Amino acid sequence: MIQDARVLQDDYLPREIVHRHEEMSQLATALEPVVEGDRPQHALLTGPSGSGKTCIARATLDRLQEQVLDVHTAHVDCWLHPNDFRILYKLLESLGTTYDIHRSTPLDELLERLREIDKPYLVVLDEADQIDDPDLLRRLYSISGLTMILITNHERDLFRPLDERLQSRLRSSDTIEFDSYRRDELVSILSDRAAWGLTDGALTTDQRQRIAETACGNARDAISILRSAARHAERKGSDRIRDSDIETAIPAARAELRQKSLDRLTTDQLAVYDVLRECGELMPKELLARYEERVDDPKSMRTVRKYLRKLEQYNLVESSGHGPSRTYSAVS
DNA sequence: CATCCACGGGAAAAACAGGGTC
DNA sequence: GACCCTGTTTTTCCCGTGGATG
Repeated sequence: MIQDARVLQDDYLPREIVHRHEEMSQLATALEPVVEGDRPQHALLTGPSGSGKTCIARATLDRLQEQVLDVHTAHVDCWLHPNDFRILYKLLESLGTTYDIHRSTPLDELLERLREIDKPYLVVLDEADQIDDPDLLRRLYSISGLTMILITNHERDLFRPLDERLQSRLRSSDTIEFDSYRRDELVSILSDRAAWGLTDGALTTDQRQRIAETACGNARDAISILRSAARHAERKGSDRIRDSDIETAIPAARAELRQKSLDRLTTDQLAVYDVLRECGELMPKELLARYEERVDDPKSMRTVRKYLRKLEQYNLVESSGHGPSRTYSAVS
């Protein structure tokens, strides 16, 4: 039933981008000067997750590279590589100049090497608000051949840690705002993927509607649900997706997402999360006490607070209230 | 208004990683 | 392989801020 599994993957980039022509041409215009060999404006892409930011950035750079030979591009997911070294390493890696770089190479040298490149360099920093050290943005900003395309869910998360000067400079870059996909847009995206990747008639119109409705405007979620349902149906040897496959896929897709976050936690962080999962809502003091009896060599309160902040970012834990009446609970 | 907590920034210390050397 | 060296990452400690509560 699955004819081409690639089109159901997260990172699949369709040849033809639908529903985001406006945003794509805005970005293309912002980057246009590179065709003439000039330095383009930096760009800022904001909007909720699954609204097509990453997709548009990648597609635009692909097009540009077809037109212009003398340009380097790179795409770094700052969620996966949050620290300076890894980001810079990734950038140099896509230039193919990492041959003699090791962990003890000073950051300044990495930056220096970026400065030396002769062609324009277009850099997509995906999930840019996840970058640990905001100073990195300032340093990248100061490299004249380098143009940043910053992607973030919320502009304020990105700007909050930056100093005034850099904030105002970045605000002057081209900002492109993305909205969540509308229901009918998601339906048409799902239809395309089904047409490319599945046999005819494997996914009914009602099923498309159902997935689109559940995904709440998030294309990534919609495609994960489709992927999971298709796999499920195929495992059973069915020649089309049944409604029950979709109902199974909806929680499965969420679980998959959560598992990805969970895999990246340390044992102590996981212990904190487990305590909250088992005990439900807890006050900080109580949470700490239970965590401490759970592990052999507990970390300090301050460290646990850092963990909690991280868990909140991963959307595994949520908190409510302020001051003494604060409570934490695991996201169901 | 005083007090109690919790929060989170920053600095310093400790643990860690990975290359180079013998 | 044992060891040092360097820079990174994690953890801890200290402390000011500020909301909630009596």
